[in-house]
Order: sequence, then structure tokens, then C-alpha cells
Amino acid sequence: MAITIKDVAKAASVSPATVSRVIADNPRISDDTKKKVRETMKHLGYYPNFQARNLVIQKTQTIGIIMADSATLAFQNPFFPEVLRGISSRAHESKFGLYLSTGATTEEIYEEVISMTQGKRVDGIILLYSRIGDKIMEYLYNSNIPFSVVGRPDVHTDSISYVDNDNVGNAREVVNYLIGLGHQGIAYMGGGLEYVVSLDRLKGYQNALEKASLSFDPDLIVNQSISVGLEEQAVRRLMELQKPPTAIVTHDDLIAYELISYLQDMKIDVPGDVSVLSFNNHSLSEHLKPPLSTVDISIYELGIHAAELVLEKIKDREAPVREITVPSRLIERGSCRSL
Amino acid sequence: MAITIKDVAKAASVSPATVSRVIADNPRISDDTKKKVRETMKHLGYYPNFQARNLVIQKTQTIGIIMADSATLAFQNPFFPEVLRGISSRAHESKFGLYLSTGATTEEIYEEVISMTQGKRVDGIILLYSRIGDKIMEYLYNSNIPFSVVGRPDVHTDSISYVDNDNVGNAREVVNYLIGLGHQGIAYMGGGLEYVVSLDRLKGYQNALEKASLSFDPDLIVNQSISVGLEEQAVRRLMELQKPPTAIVTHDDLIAYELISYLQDMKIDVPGDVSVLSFNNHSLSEHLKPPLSTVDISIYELGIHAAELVLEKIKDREAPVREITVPSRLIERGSCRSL
DNA sequence: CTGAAAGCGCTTACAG
DNA sequence: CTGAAAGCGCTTACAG
Repeated sequence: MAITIKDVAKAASVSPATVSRVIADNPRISDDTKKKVRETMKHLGYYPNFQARNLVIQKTQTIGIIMADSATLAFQNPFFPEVLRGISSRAHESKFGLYLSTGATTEEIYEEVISMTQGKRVDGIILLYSRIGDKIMEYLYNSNIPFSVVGRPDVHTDSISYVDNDNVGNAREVVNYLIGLGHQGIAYMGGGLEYVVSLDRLKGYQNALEKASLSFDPDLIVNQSISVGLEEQAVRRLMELQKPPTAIVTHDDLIAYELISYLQDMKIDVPGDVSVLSFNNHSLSEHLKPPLSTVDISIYELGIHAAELVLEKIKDREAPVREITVPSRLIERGSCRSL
Repeated sequence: MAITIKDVAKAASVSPATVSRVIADNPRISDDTKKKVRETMKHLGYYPNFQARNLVIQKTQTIGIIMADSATLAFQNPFFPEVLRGISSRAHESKFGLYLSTGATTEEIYEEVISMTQGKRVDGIILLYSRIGDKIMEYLYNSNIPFSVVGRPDVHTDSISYVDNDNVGNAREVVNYLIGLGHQGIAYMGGGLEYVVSLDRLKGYQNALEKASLSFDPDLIVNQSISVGLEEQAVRRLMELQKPPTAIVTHDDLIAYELISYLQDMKIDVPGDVSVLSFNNHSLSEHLKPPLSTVDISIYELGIHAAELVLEKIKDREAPVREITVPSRLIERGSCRSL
């Protein structure tokens, strides 16, 4: 059996209560006692048992991380590791641990979230996505559990702490940029429309067209799910339209390069024949040919702030709801050309 | 306060012990009682408190995942999400949760590992890397904690459960393949030599040269750390040698494409002037130009087996040590040419 | 400044 | 088949 507080107490000739107070650095304990106890702790190799501690203080010092589903989006998309890096960094600052959802289906994950929150495995939750009609978010919202969301919630928006980019604005800026280059037929290959980010970007796209008095053509919209690879067929269909687009906006750099490869197979040059613009600024995108014009959405910062928000709520349940918008930046590289 | 076993007991007119036994599906409890208790549990919305349960059974049902350090290797390298996906899938099968290390430096991570194991936050550990002289592995080895390693341990190799590819064999095969294409000057840009995988591959590289009676030229070895981006300078130095290589082997696809971009900047064509071969088979590598010849090392399987191994040890501390070799496969694509 | 006691929410011999 | 009691390893009023 491991060393417990009792062993330390006995060895240091004090009570377990005193040892506990030394661990907590209680100011009412004399420095002499503290010193003595600390020495015996070190000497015996004592480490506090989290289970026991957590049970009595009713806290866990850990944050649950929920991804959409492990099989698809979360892991293939380079978004995940980077946002996790941000969360991890902020959590570590506050000595919080990270507990990961492992479910493969929405239903499994839902059960996991309930059990990890009700079962007091975590103090709070970060939802790594915002999806329309999401049961998990609804559950979190209704049970008074501290949580934050990466992405704007579609409902209860004003009563949930979340971090997001200005997706509408980003998309508008991107489309404006392309319009400025002389493009009129601009296609949009977004993620699945169940994700709020996709809807927001679509809205920004439409806004920009409207302002420029360009008509909206539904044929130019391809909304595959974020998770799956780009369908070659969708690209082919797009380029075989009566009036094929001269520019395509995609929602992720890797998708963009997959797209570009299909275009090249069809002898369509980027940016010669078609301009391509994307999101996420993957580390590779400046090195590949063509270097990709892309929007850096500061994924790491999204993670930092998501952690910050849930930590606020954990520390004080009455902490005001906050919404943080992380800046984005369009990086012009060689995948777009002026007409 | 949440619903406890006592509330259920009272509502169902049984003792807390009985409720506990129903949760455990103890066969000595009558079906009638079970039914009654289960109904009240559902009715009251009871969820077992893990902290309490874990405290008494001295288990946590969670595995700690340790990555080299979050700031660098783990997150940028696409290896991490994929191996995590494998671990996650296997852990979920056994209803185990995943607890992530968050430390940014080796020292921080070392402290974390001690505290999460001694503090009984996890039942076992998966080390996502194998590094020479690693304090953490040494600690795990000395304290009787269940753990497994992704990568061959450099010490205590026979007494630690680990999963790995045949790195020596892989590198040999790769170099043989290039030699078969007529290459003689083959450069090797491996990861940092503190990682066993890098050393093993280097050995395989040397083996292959030897067997082909080609001399080993230290100038053709570039060992940057796995974590950092490829130094443009190193590439330049390599190609400005008296006898520059006609083929380069790198340890990751993304690194390979970064390399290719530098070569292109230097007006060196791949595969025209130099062949490039890599490891990891990134999903993008078949789509990019040139499509990359690369070794698929079955990262997902590495994760599955790493989880399997630690789970074995958790279930039975006396379980025999196992070493699992996951198959790899050289995928020939367009980045190598015959001389 | 320190200790004895109760309690966090469970499980599990021991009895019956 | 079921219950009363002890205990997992801590923390924290309450006393002194």
C-alpha cells in the first residue's frame, strides 16, 4: 500500500489533520511543524491521493474535452491537436488535468459526458465544436455544469461562454478579397451544415455577394461533412458547370490541397485557371506548390481561451458568461490570382 | 447535492449495500430487488460517484497518456492524433478513460507522471515515445506501475511491454529500394538521435549500405530534432556537397514536403534530380505533387496495441511482458525515380 | 497552533 | 438474499 497521511502523521508525531493542513499550507500551522512534516513527507515519499482529496472537496481539478467524434473530424483535422495544445497550456497553468472523451458515436459520447459530469470525474467541460441541435450542449446547458464551447452555440447563445472567430466576417472578407481580384463565380466548399461555423461562413459568403450585387448560385455551394475527404465527384461536377467558378473557397488547407490535386488531374491550373483560398493556415501551406492563401484563425488561442472560460466558471459558478472573439488574418500567398 | 446511493436506498427501501450490489450486478441479489432498485435509480437520475468508488476499489479506470512535450513534437506531428485515435478506440472498449499530460517541459512532465501515478489518478501509463536515458521511463520501470511504450525502450528492453515497427528493417528496406533504383548517394534526414526510432532507422540505413558495399558518408546524415521544422540551411549544405545525394530519406511526410519545397527553391527537381522517400503516409501524400513514396507504419495500430498492452498489465500485474511489432508497408509513389 | 471526530460516497467482508 | 459496520484517504468545522 502507498504512503498515506496517517503514516506521515505517525512518523512526524502529529495528527493527520495537521499533515493535511501542511499540505494545504494552512497559515495557522507553525513554521516549525510545517518544516518537520514536509521533511517526513519527502523522506517517506508521500504523495496525496487525489481520489480521497477530490471526494471530500468535491472537486477534481480536471477538465473534460469533448470532440465531435473520435472516428472522424477530431483526429484527421489538424485543428484538433492545435486547439488541444492551447487548452493544455492554459490548463497546466492552473494545475488542471485533461480528460478526453473516447466515444466513437454521438450517442456514446453523450453517455460519456453524462457519466463524467454526474460521476464527478471532471469539474467542467470544453466542447470542441458547435453543432445544430446538439444534445450534449443542451444537456450541459440544463445541468448547471461549468462548460465552454469552441464555436458559437446556435441556441442559448447569450447564456453560454464560448470562443470563436468572426466567421461571418472572415468569410465576407475572403469573398471580398476574391471579388477585388476580379472573380465573379466563387464557389464555396464548406464543412457540413450541421456545424455553426459552416453556416456562419456561408452567411458571410452570401453577404459579400449581395453587397457586390453578384447573384447567389446554389450550384456553387458544396457542403460535404467536415470529417470526410473531399469527394472527387463534387469537384468534377463543379468544374463541369455551364459557368464553372474561377475561384473556390474551402474550409481547411488539407481539403484545399486535395481539391487542388483533383483540379490538376483535370488539367485545371491553380491559380492559372482557378484561384483557391482556404482556412486554418496549416504549417505546410507556405511550403507547398502553390503556396496557399489561407485564413489563420489562431487555433491555439481558441484553445487557450476555451480553457480560460471554463476555468472561470469552475472557480465561480456565478462568473458572468463571456464570449471571446479571436482575431483571424487572411494570409495572401500564391493560390489566388487577379483576373 | 447530487443523488447518492443512500438516496436510492431510502427510496427503494433497501440498504446502501444492496444498491451497491445492484450496480455491480451481484448475482446474489434477487431479480426482483434488482429491478426495483434499477427503477428507482433511473427515476432519481442516479449516477455513481467515481471518486468514491475509485477510492475504495483502488482503481481509476483511466490511462495516462504521456507525450514527449506538448510544446513541440507531440502536437505538430500528425503522429499524435492518429496514435491517440487508436488508443482511444481500444480504451473505450474496456470503458477506460484517457488522462493527458499537459506539461511543457520534460521536468514538468516528470512531476506530472509521478503525481498522477502516486496520487492514483490513473491505473497505468502509455508512453508515446522512447527516448535515450529517459527519466520517466526509468521511474515507471522502477515503481511497479503498469505501463506500455510506443517505441522500443533502449534499456530494460526485455522487461517492458512495448509496441513498435521494425524500424531497422524498415529503413533497410527503404534504402535497399533506393539502391535498387540505382541510387548510391543516399542522404538520411532523421529525427533527433535521442529517440530510439531515429537510431534504429539509422542502423538500418547503415546496414543496407554495408550490404551493398556502399561507403557510409557522415555528411549525408542530418539529424534534426523530430520536433522542429526542417532547417533550410541543412538542406542547402547537403545539396552543396561535392557529391550531393541523389536520394533523400526523411522521417515524416510533412518534413519531406518541406524539404521538397526547399529543393524546388534551389531549382532542384523531385524526383528528376533528387528522389525523396519518407515515413508515416500522411493522408495528403497521395494527393500532393509529387505524390510521396512513403512507409505506412500503421500508426493507428500502434495506438491500439499500446492500449492493449497497458490494459493487460492493469488487469493482471503478473501478465507477461509483451512486445508487439506492427507491420509497415512501403508505398511506392512518384517521388522516387530510377537512375 | 493542534487534535479528535465526523463525513465525502462508495464497497465488501462478516453475519444472519 | 440482505443489512450493519468498517474502511478507502483525505478535509474541515469544532474545541481547546
